[in-house]
Amino acid sequence: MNAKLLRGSLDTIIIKLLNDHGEMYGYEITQKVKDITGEEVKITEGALYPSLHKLEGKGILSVETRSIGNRFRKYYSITKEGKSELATMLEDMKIYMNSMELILNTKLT
Amino acid sequence: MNAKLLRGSLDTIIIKLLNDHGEMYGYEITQKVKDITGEEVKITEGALYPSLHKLEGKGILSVETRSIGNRFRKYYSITKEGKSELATMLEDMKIYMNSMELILNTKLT
DNA sequence: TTGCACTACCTAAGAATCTTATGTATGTTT
DNA sequence: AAACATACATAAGATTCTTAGGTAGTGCAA
Repeated sequence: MNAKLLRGSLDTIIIKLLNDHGEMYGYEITQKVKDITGEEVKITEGALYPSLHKLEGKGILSVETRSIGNRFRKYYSITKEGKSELATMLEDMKIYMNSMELILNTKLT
Repeated sequence: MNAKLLRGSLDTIIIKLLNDHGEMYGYEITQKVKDITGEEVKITEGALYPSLHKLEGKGILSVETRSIGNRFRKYYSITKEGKSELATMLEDMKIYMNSMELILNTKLT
């Protein structure tokens, strides 16, 4: 996926997935995004984990660490505050998409 | 406009406008984008001018300075190389948009 | 049984691309 | 005359990626 374009929308992707699918752990998010987009979007871990930590720090996500046999996973969920953030983010994304359509589909004026 | 989301698509916007409208100068580009998007997208000059210089440096744009009365303007045009770059950029944008639609419109799985 | 791929977490250095602030200068309107 | 618009530009700082590395458990094939 074009890294330049992804820039800025990772938070929206994370929050939307957690909103729709309930709690998820980081690695699961990377796989889900790959699945949904048919390999077009691949979230790198170097981008994902710092984002998750940031969103948790802001109170947009909450986290719960669970033991799975001998290893552990950190399950993230969207908070109430996160839900209202998501609404704003989706609105912004809609405006952005519409604007890009306008610019990229307009012919000579 | 949401600055985060714009991040990465400014070059595409510039090149697409120059492709469609022929030569334009920087300030004109900012106004055109405002017009097309109904004020939703406002390109800041701090972002625009460095981008124009970068694209010119890469040979994607060519520039011609003209005197307009007592002042000057720098008119930018897309080069042949720029045209092929644009094709790639539009393709990438299409993939990005499709992917975002998939992620943001998918419900519970 | 060893080594490779996958799962699962993490961080740090560096690159890229914005915002905000500032500067210069001319043109136009009130 | 002052304010706003046109028109160029740069610099410091913030943000958000990539790339590259690290740790460690799991499962399978040579």
